[in-house]
Amino acid sequence: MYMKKESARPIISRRSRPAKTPLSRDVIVSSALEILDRDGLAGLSLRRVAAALDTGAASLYVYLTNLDELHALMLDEALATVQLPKSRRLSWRDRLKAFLLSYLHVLYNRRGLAQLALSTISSGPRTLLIWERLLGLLKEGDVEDAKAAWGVDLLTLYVTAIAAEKSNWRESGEGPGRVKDALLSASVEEFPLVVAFREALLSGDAEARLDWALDIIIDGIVGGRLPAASSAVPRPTQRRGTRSKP
Amino acid sequence: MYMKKESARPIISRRSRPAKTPLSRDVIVSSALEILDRDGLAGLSLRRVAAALDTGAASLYVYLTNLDELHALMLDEALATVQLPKSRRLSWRDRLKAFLLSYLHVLYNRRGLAQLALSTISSGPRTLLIWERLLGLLKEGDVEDAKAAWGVDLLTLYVTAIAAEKSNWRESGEGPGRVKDALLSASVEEFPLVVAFREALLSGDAEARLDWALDIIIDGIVGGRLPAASSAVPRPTQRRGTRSKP
DNA sequence: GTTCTTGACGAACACTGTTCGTTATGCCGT
DNA sequence: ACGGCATAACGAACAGTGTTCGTCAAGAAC
Repeated sequence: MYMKKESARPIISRRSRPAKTPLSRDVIVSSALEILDRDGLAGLSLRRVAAALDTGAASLYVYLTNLDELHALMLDEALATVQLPKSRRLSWRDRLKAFLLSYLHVLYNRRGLAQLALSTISSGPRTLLIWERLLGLLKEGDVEDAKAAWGVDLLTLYVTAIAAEKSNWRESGEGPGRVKDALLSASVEEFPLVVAFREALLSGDAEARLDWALDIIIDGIVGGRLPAASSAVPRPTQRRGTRSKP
Repeated sequence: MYMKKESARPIISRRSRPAKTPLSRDVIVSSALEILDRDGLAGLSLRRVAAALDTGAASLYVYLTNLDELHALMLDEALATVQLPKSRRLSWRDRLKAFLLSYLHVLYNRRGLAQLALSTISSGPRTLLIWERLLGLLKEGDVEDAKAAWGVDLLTLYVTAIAAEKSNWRESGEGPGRVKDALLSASVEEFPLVVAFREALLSGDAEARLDWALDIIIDGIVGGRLPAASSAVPRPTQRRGTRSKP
């Protein structure tokens, strides 16, 4: 039995009797993820989730505060399927990369989940478990605590972003066509380096790029400097803190 | 005079006479950016842009294919204000970091632009100019071509993602409160490392984290391995290519 | 049996992107 | 100068959205 935030009293569905599926947060989230898989983020709406559960959109508000909360619950639920390889024969680093690859697969393979992840603040138990595992792997690699903490932030943000980017290409139906066109038609007078680097810019598949980038980042986390408590770089006016921030 | 894609014939506004501002892509994009600044991405719509220009939403379709195209034009236009420090007294690396910081400021300081950037495929002239400048800086640092090319992808993706993340916190009105709450209430039985790393996970402001992460990534680009043309890591089923992919 | 609480959900509100069809304006040819 | 044509402008329509309001009915408590 789940309790909606700031509601001290448990919610009991009046559908405990047969015929209609009893409503609950779990049922709503599961149904929403099914719709996401089928129709992508553009096809996900409270009305469609309600219709799938044979109810009205307003009924969902008994269990959810709003659409943002549904998104957060969906993301956390989906992260349950991220897999950590169990084999101890792999190095900590290879297991870390495999874990991050699994994380990317979960985000990428469910239509729209990666985009949802980039606009959703998730802090549920499965998200915490992702952080726990990442910290464990970095600890196993003898990474200093401060670097591990900020490294987790960097790694998860990067993997989420690249999953979303790839998803955007897929959803657009033209892959990198538009960028390719821009590069191929770029003026050598205006963009000499872009034209000179054209082949390199277009080379490699997404997997190769990810693998390389993760090596770059992990190497940096392992061998780079410790985070400073503060920095002298000029800063924009905003609050501290970032999403998925462990 | 701008020509809409696949339209060989120039569009001439019937508003060339006084009283109403003549419509054009540039005018539409400028107006849209003003609305974005004021109301954020949730407050941006074709109807509101049309209303600001004293016309109907349907009129905009003479100049734009759809909302996605408006987003792409807005992003490209906004990138015009990204600044490269001119001083040659700074090292290539410091100028690179300052340039990336300017890029982040542009995305972060306009409400919703960072989120828009993450869901928009931009390949306009100003985007190409960003790539040109980044490649120039990396070349000045004697970074091999292949690493420079893929490094530009990594750097722009990461900076866009962190700008969006910070924007999400700002728009939510509670900053990292939700993540903080999750960390502070995490069970030590379930998440021993998360609890142990709690202080490190919450430490540092956004600027310090960005500065550290950029050092990690730039160090990696400079000293890391060359990209491989292909990789043995298991790959998900998707096309090659990523957004903002030079 | 009556009263009270509250889950369920339709209606309403205010909005969205996009297409269709019509009108009026400006350009071009005669 | 006039008529014809192309098309910019834009309202109407369509199909949809998130969220709140108000009502009803079922179940619990007394």
